[in-house]
Amino acid sequence: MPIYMPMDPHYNPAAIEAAVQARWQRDAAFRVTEDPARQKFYCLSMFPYPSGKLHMGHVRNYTIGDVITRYQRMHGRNVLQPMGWDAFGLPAENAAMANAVPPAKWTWDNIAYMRRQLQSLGFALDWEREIATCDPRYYRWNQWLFLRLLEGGIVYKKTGVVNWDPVDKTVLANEQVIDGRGWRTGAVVEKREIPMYYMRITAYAEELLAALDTLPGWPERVKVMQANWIGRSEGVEIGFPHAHDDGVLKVFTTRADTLYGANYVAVAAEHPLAAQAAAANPELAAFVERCKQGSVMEADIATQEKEGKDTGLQVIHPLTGGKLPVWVANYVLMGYGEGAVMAVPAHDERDFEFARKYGLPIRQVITNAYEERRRSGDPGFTGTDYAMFNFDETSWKSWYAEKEGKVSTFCINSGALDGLTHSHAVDKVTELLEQKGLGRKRVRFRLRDWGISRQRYWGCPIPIIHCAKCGDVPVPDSDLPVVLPDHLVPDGSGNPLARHAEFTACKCPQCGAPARRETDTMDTFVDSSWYFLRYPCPDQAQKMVDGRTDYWLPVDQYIGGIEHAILHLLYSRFWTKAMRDLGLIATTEPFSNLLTQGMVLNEIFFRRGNDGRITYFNPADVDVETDNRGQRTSLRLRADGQPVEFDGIGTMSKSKNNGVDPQALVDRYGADTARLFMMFAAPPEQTLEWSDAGVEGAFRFLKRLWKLAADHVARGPASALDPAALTPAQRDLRRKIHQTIAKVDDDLGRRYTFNTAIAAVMELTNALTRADDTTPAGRALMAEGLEVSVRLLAPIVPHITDAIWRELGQSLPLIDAPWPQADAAALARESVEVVVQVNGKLRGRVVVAVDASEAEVRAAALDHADVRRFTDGREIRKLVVVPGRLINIVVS
RNA sequence: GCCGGGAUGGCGGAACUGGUAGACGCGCCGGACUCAAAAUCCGGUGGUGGUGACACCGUGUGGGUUCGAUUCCCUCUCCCGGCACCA
Repeated sequence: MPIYMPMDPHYNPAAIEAAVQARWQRDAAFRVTEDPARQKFYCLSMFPYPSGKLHMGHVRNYTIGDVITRYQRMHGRNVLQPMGWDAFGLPAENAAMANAVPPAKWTWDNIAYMRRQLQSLGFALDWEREIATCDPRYYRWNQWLFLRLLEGGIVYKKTGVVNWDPVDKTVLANEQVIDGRGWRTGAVVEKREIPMYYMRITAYAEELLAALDTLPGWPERVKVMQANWIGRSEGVEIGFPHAHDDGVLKVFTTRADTLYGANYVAVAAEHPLAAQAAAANPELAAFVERCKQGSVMEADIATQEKEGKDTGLQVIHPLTGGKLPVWVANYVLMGYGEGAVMAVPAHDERDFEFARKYGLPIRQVITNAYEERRRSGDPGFTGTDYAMFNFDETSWKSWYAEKEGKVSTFCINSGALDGLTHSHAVDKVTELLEQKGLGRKRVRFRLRDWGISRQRYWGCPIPIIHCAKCGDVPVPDSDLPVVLPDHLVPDGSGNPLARHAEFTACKCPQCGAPARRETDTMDTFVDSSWYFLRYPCPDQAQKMVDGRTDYWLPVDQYIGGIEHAILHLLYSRFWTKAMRDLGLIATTEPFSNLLTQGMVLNEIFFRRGNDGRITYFNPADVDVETDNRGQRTSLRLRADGQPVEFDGIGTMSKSKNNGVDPQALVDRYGADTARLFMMFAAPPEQTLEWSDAGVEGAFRFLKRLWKLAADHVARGPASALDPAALTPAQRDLRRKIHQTIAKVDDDLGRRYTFNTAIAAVMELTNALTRADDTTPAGRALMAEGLEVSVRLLAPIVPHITDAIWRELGQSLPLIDAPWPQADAAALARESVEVVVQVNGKLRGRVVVAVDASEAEVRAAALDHADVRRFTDGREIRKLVVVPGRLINIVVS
């Protein structure tokens, strides 16, 4: 039965959306169960952090997922689309400090609000599978798996470097370090080493890299980023014996062929040799201390001025026997490799810069054919070659670091290596080193093990008990979960858990003596590394996962922001493989197809307070004045009229306070307009600068669609369509209908270009409106056109299309209506337009029969009056014919 | 700094495999309806020149390949994402 009777001529989104959503609710339309008889489709969007309100990035992400979900469902698949909450994390602690509210209450309140927002947008989510990572029923399995991985040696303990705020005496996240200082105290941050738990992701490095080739459904750019991140490199580990004792300094290099050019070695400030030398050298000790200041972020370290200091210690070159100085350098990282590098200034750009700065010798050991020809006085040598390929100690040229690329390079000044090219020289030098026991080939990865300990309250407790006698003792499975007390309020000075005796006080599970519970919690990436395995079985109280996980996995389509291209996706792939190796799941790669959504950006405004602290203001609260040339003249906060500063544009986020709440849009125009506008604005993978210009246009289109349907319905039922009895104009219109089906099916199902799908349906409805044909055949065409348009748009704007669908007299719910099929007969055409170019410039068009011969098409093109103006009197040198599309006449 | 991506009218974007640059929409201009406004409908809209037919120019910069380049190659500029404790 229609909801509205008769059909209201005015589009009323509030009433339509409420009614349609109520019916979905009543029918439990989004509930899914395992059904071996149908093809399953697991459509997953990355779950949100419950920051308070949805922002436009969420609307974009979840609309994309919902469009794909509904499209697949209309194609007959059994589709699972779940939702949950990435509910642990730093913002809850910040909010707690600001408002004196426990993170738990803040988080659960946010979840309740955002759940309502998601429901109001009409997403086809199975809410019975909702999970929140801060729920002990979820995170107990983090703890359980942590213990299994600990048993298997995948989890282990070692020290790691963190940002330390010496005033608040607390560990800071990278985000909380601004220009090397603590965000709250302004104190210069120090690096500090503390014990932490690590996951041995490097044990899976080879597989994580190789398996990228098994993922054709992933964007190339993501696979390239992951491959570079894992960073497999084949090289040689070389030992440099200490000159002062019988120790050996190990370095790893991919350029062992340049070993004869090594004239110093550089070690990290944290390296034992640095500490040893600093003990007797106060100046060096001061430098080492200075290196330990500042943040641990790679971007900071990589951009800082390269500095170093001679330790006075020396090592012995393994082949020449010469002595090389040992320097401490701030660009060498202790956490990477051995914390030491051999420096070859002539053939490494960073070493070159360092050597120039400190006056260290630069010894060329690689040359190329051009340079050698010059040296040998070859008369064929030219000045240009000289300029490009002559080695010059005063400035860097890219060929110095060439291996086997554009310029053919080989060794010189290198004893037995002379004349050898890169790979041969590496083989030879390895052989020589092996004879002395000072070298061997090794494969090394840039990827580092995953430190999961966080000195924070609002996270999943690490299930370990520290006993004075027994050491670090795992919490027995029977005592899981270790429940996080949910009433504490952090104050910025360390982890409140550590001061909460009720939590820390416990008995050693092994000896029963009083012991202390571990107070570090897990990295929130742990929570998000397996949530997609839990949606299939959220109610499973006995096990982490069950057979339902194997039914639904792998995820057929995963959708999320490009900012997760590396970390989250790599950790999830690792976690999946670790669970596979424990026999818990059958899946080896969790996500078959990946759609990386472009970020939704907005302007960022801030003010720096007297204490140096930065406050961000929402763009909606900032008044912008511009002059008549569009240049900005003033930026002021509306609340106090005082100026604010502009910090560029960036991702909508809680921390930058530049999110746009979709609620105003939904309240004013309805969910369908919000969804349509978001999908129409740009293709999903593209970055999108926020602007609401165009919302009105999306709303107008829905109003026109509604009116088109209402006018049609008001005229009563249309008669059946007889395709054989159509006029040429009606045949053209019918072709347009079926072309649109083919186009939209491709755009929604293969290309994921929702903007062009919408444009195609707009073109169709424009054509239907313009036809204005109330003959019986015309009305039958209108009926077909409307039924097609409504089904093609159903995944994008599910409410209005559902309502129109019913008004058109359909009884099967639109959500389960079959997707329309393009009729080949309707697509057939008799003539085709061919473009005629002269010398590549468009000069005319000719219409020819579809089956016209090439000779006929040529003749028509050459005879075209506008074409002849450019060809008459000239010699036709070439004729390029692209059948059915174009002819290019090349004249002299 | 390193890795990945992007740049097309006043604006968002289209052109899918090298073949009609600017689909669709916004905005703007003109018109209809109206006492008026809103809403709606119709027409126009890359730039320059021309009454016009039309011509020339035009896809961030500079070069290259090609009958033909937004698309492929090289160079540079700017912007965005990531860089291991924001998520």
